[in-house]
Amino acid sequence: MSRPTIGDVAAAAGVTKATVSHAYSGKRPISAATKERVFAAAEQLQWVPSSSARALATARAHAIGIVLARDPAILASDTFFPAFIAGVESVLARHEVALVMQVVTNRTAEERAYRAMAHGRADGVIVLDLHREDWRISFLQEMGIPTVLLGAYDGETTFSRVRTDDAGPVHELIAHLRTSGHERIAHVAGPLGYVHSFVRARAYLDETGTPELLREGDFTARSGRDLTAELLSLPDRPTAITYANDTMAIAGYSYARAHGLTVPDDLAIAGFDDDHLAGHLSPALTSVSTDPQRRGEVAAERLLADVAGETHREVTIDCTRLLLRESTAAPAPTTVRPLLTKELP
Amino acid sequence: MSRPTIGDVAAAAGVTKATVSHAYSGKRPISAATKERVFAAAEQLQWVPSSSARALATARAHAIGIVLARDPAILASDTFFPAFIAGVESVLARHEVALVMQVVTNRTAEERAYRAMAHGRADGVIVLDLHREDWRISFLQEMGIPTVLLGAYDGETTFSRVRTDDAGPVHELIAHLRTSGHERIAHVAGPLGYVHSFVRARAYLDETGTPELLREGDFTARSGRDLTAELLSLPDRPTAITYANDTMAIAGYSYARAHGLTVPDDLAIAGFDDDHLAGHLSPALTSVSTDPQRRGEVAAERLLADVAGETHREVTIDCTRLLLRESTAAPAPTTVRPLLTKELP
DNA sequence: ATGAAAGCGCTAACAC
DNA sequence: GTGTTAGCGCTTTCAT
Repeated sequence: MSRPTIGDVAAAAGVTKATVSHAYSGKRPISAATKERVFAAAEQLQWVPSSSARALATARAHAIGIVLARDPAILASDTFFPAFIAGVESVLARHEVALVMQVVTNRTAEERAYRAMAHGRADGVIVLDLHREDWRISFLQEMGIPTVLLGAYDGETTFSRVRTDDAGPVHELIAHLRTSGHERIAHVAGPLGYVHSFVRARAYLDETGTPELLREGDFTARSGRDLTAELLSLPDRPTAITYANDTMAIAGYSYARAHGLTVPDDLAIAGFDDDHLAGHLSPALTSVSTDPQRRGEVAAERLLADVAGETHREVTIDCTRLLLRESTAAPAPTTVRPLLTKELP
Repeated sequence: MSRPTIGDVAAAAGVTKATVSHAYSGKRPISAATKERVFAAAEQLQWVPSSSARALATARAHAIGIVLARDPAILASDTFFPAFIAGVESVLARHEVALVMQVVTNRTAEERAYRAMAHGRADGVIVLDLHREDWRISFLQEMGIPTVLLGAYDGETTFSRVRTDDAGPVHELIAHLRTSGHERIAHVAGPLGYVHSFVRARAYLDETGTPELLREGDFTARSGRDLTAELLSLPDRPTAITYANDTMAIAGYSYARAHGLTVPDDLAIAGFDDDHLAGHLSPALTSVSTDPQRRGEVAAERLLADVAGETHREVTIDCTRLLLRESTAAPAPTTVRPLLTKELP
């Protein structure tokens, strides 16, 4: 009743284990006839090679890893993550490579997890949520495991990098707000230790030059609300607030409305990430789409190439786009209400 | 430069491999002194046991698997998934068990994936998106791998099941709509082959008795929109539409508004899943919260117990709750607008 | 309390 | 074109 092994298949086909192995790998010529017999035997026994045995023998896990150092509760409301994973998987699926995930909550566990990845669990890793000073980079380098860094990391490294232009849309957005007459534009950033938060905040500062209107949040709705409250209570309050993600933007938006402000007339609001419902809020939320799925695909492809021995490279993908919607519309014109029509197509 | 093995540690500590192994597993008494030496040596060499070697020797992968048969594009906008994974991971992390995921797009690949899981990749699997007639159940049973089924599967099985009450909130919702004066209440279901879609549709039918107002969608925004259009073009159109998820509800909601209907006055709308932005739409969307994170935790705990040899069990968690919001408010009363107050706390 | 040695199921030289 | 034989790095009898 125990699972069939390569030996069983070999016996059933009247050959040796090596032949079975090679019939599948193609690493040496096998006559069509025996190949036939081998496949038939395997099919009949429903044999599937043991991944651990194969991994041990080849020193290849046929899996790649992602270690997430996040509070599960935060992961739960993250809009980036599932789309990114979907992108990664769509590539891995084609190569019969699995994805091993591990969520950790402290540094010790994180090191252990990466070590485990490097020691047989995975052939390579994708590193997310880069910090400006990120210990993982030298750590992984020392460990010698193929790695792809996702984000605008500028430190020294020989790892492959997949970057996107997060600053461009921010510049564009601020310029747009200025044109619409806004003079006091605030920004609620994500944790500034993160490269992606930092890049967005940096772009904001470069464009506005108003550090006094910058606040550091943590991507949660709560921080979005609290920092919005703080900004709105300033003597000379901002007329527009940009946020580093949609969740904080929506929380700020709700807070403002609950306190009698109209969006966008009294306060313009913009998010980042283009959550799938952002366009359905009313007024619809201006945001920046970031195509996480595509980033997942590119990162996975890059990593598989690195694992296969290609030389590391830096890839920049053009996938961020400012989506101007009602929440940052110019104040003046009144909203157009569609007619009540009973004629539905 | 190659990674240290248990042999290196043993040599460094002046003992044999067996001793190192037992020092960690505790499966036989080791003197405090040698234990000390072993740990020191391991620490110094930064040794981490090879998971593939261990897996091969113990026939335990120290990982559990999830195979998703979904189009990556659909996964990308799924609100259930990240929270569920977060819940699963929060449990696995405590047990140093990894999660292996595989997304497949056809039956053959799906079988292969499950076989690979059963043949060394994973010690157990969690099965999602159950169908009313689900081939995977007998398949996995034959394969003999510990399995936890998530959902209200009623067929025969000896596997553990984790269920929730999805029907209750639907009954409650319909009753509420009736009380509010609605007589023609429609339902846009998910694919009826899925147990969870079916349960919701069944509850709808039991409560309303109007199969002519039931439509089968596929959980995407597009189908939500198209089926809403269809329902609204009926000679005697519904005054309320309930949807099997929030994405379809929002799409329907947008469609209705774009065609001049006011929500909830002209059309009441309710979703399911309580997407994290649902409460922030305006009007806020009535929905049913399902606590996917908790379901993930319970499923993972159950699976680890099964893997450890406990007898299979059925667990029912009470985690669905109807959240009545503005989109199903009784038509009559006018919306209360908060005063414009410049006093912000 | 510790050593020695035999596998786990596969791959990869090395033979012929 | 195919068989033989060592390992891969660990766990686990069986000895002592």
